[in-house]
Order: sequence, then C-alpha cells, then structure tokens
Amino acid sequence: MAGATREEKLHLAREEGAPEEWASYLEDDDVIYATTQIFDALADYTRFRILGALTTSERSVGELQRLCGVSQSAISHQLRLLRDRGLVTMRREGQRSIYTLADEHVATLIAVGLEHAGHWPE
Amino acid sequence: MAGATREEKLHLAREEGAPEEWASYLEDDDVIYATTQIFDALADYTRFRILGALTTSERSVGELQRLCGVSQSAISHQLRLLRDRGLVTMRREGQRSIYTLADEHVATLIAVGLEHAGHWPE
DNA sequence: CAAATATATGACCACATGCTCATACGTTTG
DNA sequence: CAAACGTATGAGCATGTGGTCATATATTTG
Repeated sequence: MAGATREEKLHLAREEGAPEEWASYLEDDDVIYATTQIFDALADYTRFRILGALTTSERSVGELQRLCGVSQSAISHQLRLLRDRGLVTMRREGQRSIYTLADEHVATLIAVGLEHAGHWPE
Repeated sequence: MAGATREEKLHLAREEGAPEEWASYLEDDDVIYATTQIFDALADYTRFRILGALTTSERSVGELQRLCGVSQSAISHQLRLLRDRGLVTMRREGQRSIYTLADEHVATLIAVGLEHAGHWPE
C-alpha cells in the first residue's frame, strides 16, 4: 500500500484504533495532516534557508537567490510551494516580487526547531 | 543540480551570500541541517501519529501498529528512522520493544506544530 | 529444542521531490 | 512598441521515500 492515500490510512486507523487512548488533539486528522504539511515545508534545506532569510526582513526573489545560492528557478519553485502552504505571502513591487513570512507562527517554529536541534539563539 | 549535496549548496551560498544579512543562528549549516532533519521526521503522517501516540505513554510496536493502523513492518521501519534521528528511544521488555519519546523537545514541537496548524489544545 | 510470539531488516517498487533547462509572463524604460 | 529585467512555470530527470513482501532475529513457553 505504498500509494495509500491519507483517507485510506485514516480508515484503517479508525477501524482498529481505540479513540480514548489518544490525546484529544490527535483525533482530528485534518489538523494532523495540516501540521505535517507545515513541518514538511520546513524540512528542506533550501526552503528552511529561504524562510530563515525572511525572518530578518522581507526580500525579493533576487535577494533570496543570492542569499541562498541556488538558481532563480529553484527559488521560485520553492517559493511557490511555501506560498501554497501558507507560510509566506507575496506582493508585487515594480518588477519584483517581495516575499514575507505569513505570520509569527513561522518564525516561532523556526526558532523552536533550531533550539531543539541544539542551538540556542540568546 | 538535482543531486546537489548539502555541502555543494553550502559552498554556493558561502560564495555569494553576504553573512551580515543573516540572523546569526542561521550561519551554522550543521544546525540548519539538523533542524531540517527533525522537521522531516515530523513531516510524515504515519510518523507524526506514532510520535503523537507516544506523547500519551510509552508503547510497544504492537500497540503502535494497532493505534496507527499500518503494518508491523511499516511501523518498524518508521521507528528505525525515528530512532536514528534521535526522536525516540527503545528498550527491550521481554519479547517486546518499548518505544518512548527521546525528550520533551519532541512533545513541544508536536504541540507547537498542532497549535500553529490551527488547533489549540486547551 | 520446537513452536509461538514479537520485532527487525533487506529487496523491491510506485510515487513524490527538488532540481535544471527552456520558455513564458509582467513591468519598466527608451 | 521593442528591449531589458525580474519572476513564474512546465517538462523532464535523477534521486529519495514509504510502503509491501519475505524472511531473519530475539525471546518466551511447552
């Protein structure tokens, strides 16, 4: 069942799982799925650096390209994903597209992740 | 450069990036990489549910299998990954292997993630 | 020790992912 | 409007990933 959809997995779990053994906030699979999607967005080296760069300041695609050291196309593709996942927002400013962290949640997650990875920004 | 290693990407970034534009805690790429590895561990539906189940209590492989509704093999493979990434620890107890969250950091990340995905466990 | 139970692991496979390359789109400028 | 610049996007490709299936490895029990 390599290609099992989330719905299929959920069905199995509901068949066999005993609800009361779960923390209540783990019962809503839509929330779980949404959460994994956020973690997934943060789980790539390039995307993480993009988001990290945006914690300092909003930036254009060109700036991000220079800071992250990957091609314009690659940056753009990843920004698209981050935008679709709701982690960043974009606005046009002349020829440029300016990207911004969608909200403080993102910065918080980055900070918590870094902290738990063994580094404590003081 | 689809198969670019982290080291290659880093090299490019170091060539072109202006260090002072980055938050200091984003300069250490080993930490960034470690962080993405943690997020990656949390970014899969099955693994997230395994970890979620472990927030309530330590559990055997069989329990996790039942709770998560996936095959014993699949659970075991994912537990191996979580163990390698340092998110869970394991001890033998008779025939069973008992898995436990490695530390509070993991539970914190789960909580923060869930919270930011739109659900607030009160 | 043989059988039963619980878990781990390797080979393999379908699908996802992150990049490149080429090209299209949108905006400003001459 | 044409050229230049900045950004977005689709196709295609190599690699990674998560599962299955078969099998191996403990550990307890008769």
